[in-house]
Amino acid sequence: MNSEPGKPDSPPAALLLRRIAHLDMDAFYASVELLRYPQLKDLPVVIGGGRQHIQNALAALRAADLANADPAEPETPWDAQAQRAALRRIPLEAFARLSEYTGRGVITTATYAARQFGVGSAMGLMKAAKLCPQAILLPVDFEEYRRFSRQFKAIITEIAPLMEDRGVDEVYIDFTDVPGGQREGGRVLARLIQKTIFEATGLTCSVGVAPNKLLAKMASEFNKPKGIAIVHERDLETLIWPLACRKINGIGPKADAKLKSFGIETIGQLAQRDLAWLVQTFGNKTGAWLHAASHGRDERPVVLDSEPVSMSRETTFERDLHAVRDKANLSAVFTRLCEQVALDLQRKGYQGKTIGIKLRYDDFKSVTRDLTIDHFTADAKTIRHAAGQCLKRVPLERRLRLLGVRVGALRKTAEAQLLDTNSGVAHKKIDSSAIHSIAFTDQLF
DNA sequence: TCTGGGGTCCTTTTCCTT
DNA sequence: TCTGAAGGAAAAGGACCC
Repeated sequence: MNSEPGKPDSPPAALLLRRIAHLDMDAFYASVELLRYPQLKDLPVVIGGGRQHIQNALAALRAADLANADPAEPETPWDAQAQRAALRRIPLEAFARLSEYTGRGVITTATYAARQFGVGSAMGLMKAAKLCPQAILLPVDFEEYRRFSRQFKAIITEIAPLMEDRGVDEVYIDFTDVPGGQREGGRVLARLIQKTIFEATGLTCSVGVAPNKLLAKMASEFNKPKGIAIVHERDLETLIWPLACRKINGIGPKADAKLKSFGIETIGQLAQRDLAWLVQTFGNKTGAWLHAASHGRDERPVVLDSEPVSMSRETTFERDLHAVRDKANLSAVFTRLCEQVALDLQRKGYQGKTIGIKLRYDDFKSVTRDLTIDHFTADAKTIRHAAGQCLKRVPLERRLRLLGVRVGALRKTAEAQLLDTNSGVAHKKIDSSAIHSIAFTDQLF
């Protein structure tokens, strides 16, 4: 954490302020799609829907004979790999207007033009179709988003190596010891990162820099898109306290409703409550956390690499299935989910010993069951057997809309550990040439 | 009315052992 | 064998996030 004593260009440790950045890509999925289909700019576009949508598009394509020589084999069950390859060849015109779409699904994201009609993330596609029937519906292409994700993260670690991965479109970065990371409170380094990412990918992002992750996360939202916001401890009362409690990462709809029931709407109002009352009302852990968060305190470190705790696969059916009447169908899906989880584990070099299932009924209520077996496994048959045991402990009168399989209590396989020790350290080394370029970045923007 | 998929973390409940 | 307390692990549920 502290700068090395012998280094000539590091200021004395006492002068270094903790500077944590939160970087958030602007409208990530939609921006990636617009790179692929620039003609969609300014049109209402909705991204969402799943396999049904791609299958519809492929069917339409075949019907119109627009497909290339080797259309995806229509008879195979859903094969994500093949379908995605086919997806690349689908001309835009083949994708349905939202109004033509039939099937389940939610909107993952929508372009600004579509949002003007009132559609937005997490809305059901059927409802969105009523609000904006002319919107173009693109299927989600996670493979492609992950490709861009890897690219922009590689750029960041070249410049500032202490990066915490927080999912496909955001990261935390520790600026504290990066040369230049203290200049203008972090603004200079943030600008360099924004510029480098834009030049390499064509994508824009927003950055917040603050003394800790909690405040940095809030700051990155201040000037979206393409924004930079710098927050210091002294800004707490003016910049943070007027915000709604919901802006704190970790306060969701439930906690917010409970706070509101006590008349607490803003972070400032939350900060007025004393610790004892919060602990008594929200419990030990949550109470203490709420108190600290409202005062802008957060000591969590930037975590460079973390081990997964569980891996799972789940699927929502096209229509609700009945345990008895659709037994064959359900059983096939169940087995496939187990095989997929097993493959995921094997591919990533993990084994687990807690195997669980998740069911969602037609009334949207969910139940889970799990079972810890006496050895670690990544074997599909073993997982299927244990998951089958779990299934016996669950009521099956109602129709099911979702089925999932999860493996937890993970550990790395011996082979994967070996690979780690042989190749792990190199990528974390600081590339000093990249860092020294920071000295010349003042006039970049 | 409709509500995906893949995760993490926390709390409460249940079960087992001493 | 029962009864009760206590503690820990496993199981279940739920909130939250991207």
